[in-house]
Amino acid sequence: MKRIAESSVRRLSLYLRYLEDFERLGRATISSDELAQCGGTTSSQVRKDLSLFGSFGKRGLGYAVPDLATRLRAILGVGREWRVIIVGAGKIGTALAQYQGFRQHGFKLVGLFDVDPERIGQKWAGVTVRDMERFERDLRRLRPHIAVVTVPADAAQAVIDRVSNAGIKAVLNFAPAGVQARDDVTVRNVNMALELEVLSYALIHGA
Amino acid sequence: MKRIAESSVRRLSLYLRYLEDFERLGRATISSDELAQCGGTTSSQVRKDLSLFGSFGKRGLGYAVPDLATRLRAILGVGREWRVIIVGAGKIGTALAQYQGFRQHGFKLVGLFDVDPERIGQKWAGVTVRDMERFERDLRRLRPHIAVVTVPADAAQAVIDRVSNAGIKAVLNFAPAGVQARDDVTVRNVNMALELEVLSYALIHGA
DNA sequence: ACATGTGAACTGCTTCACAGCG
DNA sequence: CGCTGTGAAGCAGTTCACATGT
Repeated sequence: MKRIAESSVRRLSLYLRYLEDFERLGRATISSDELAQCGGTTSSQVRKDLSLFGSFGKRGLGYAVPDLATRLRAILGVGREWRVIIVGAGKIGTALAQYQGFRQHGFKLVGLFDVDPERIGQKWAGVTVRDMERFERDLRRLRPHIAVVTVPADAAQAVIDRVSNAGIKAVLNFAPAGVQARDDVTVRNVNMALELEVLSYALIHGA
Repeated sequence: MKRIAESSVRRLSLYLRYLEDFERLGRATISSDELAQCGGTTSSQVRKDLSLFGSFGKRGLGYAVPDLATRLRAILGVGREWRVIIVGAGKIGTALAQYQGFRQHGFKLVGLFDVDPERIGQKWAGVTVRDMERFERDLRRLRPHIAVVTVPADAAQAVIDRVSNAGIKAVLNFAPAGVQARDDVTVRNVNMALELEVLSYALIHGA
């Protein structure tokens, strides 16, 4: 399959969120124009994004809501059960562990790790914090697909290395550090400080 | 000044992070090539990004580390004291309130708001949770520059509206909902569920 | 000799416009 | 007629290559 732009994938994910709202409301069809307005884009963009994966609509009518939702779920892999571990049981790690939207979208927390003896043994969202000492061994049993990294910046690279070496192919990194990883590992960075600086820039230089 | 791409601003923010590391180590100069390797980009890209704002380097030598850091801080507005409020004192809101990197980069938490009587009056990072009833009134005194929104998805749009009407021009939205705002208000969305779906897509379709 | 700064070429995402089909 | 699907055009961001300055 041809390479898809990340921006398209992000939009597909957004479309799906809206489709699920419409699905709940029992709406039968939706036009590219309506989807565009929800997602803050254009109808051309919506049609282009969808056409990358096939022809899902009916000309003159629009898209069947439940059908399109099903197809998007298949494309994005939503609904499969992905096993997720969180490394770093501090403020953010434990907040994420308890985040509801997590499980709702098919992401199942199967492990929580930390190095701090105070934190090891604590339970969050039904999962016990394990010692990083036993990381590799525990991972062989947990077989996670995704690692969420919420450790301090200076520990992030080492954790990403251990995670990659353990065979995990997808990482969501919350540590405010630019990390390197083998290119068979997809790393996404969420960086509060960086987002705030973009806002700071916007405030100074005008929206 | 000419319009700058958001991707450039994000990279500038990253460069600054690395420069501050080098500054701490007492390093005098750095080349575009070294900065590029830190940030996972190319030396051309680094030079282009910096040249958007002026000529900061010396040919044959590179960039003076403290000087470049100072200039980037000025460009990004880092070091100014930005007053920040957090709306929504749930798990994520309170975790963010206690996040250290926050204040370290010149972002000062001046208010915390919620609707839940259980949460109102609690103190986090030295700031008391206030009632949303008194939101507009309190804001006139707090005069925040930035609002961080950590409320449930279904409350997000209403909060963004109140925030915008109160004259705040920058919003960091953690609610998993595509929100609309007047175009004099900069909104940045941080969406866990969306990031996980991008990872899910990558896992299925290959890095 | 070395590394910046920048016009020019290139790549790729977005928008346009319309043919095609229900 | 309405709305999709898509090639073509337009535009923005990235990379290239080299003249320029130290």
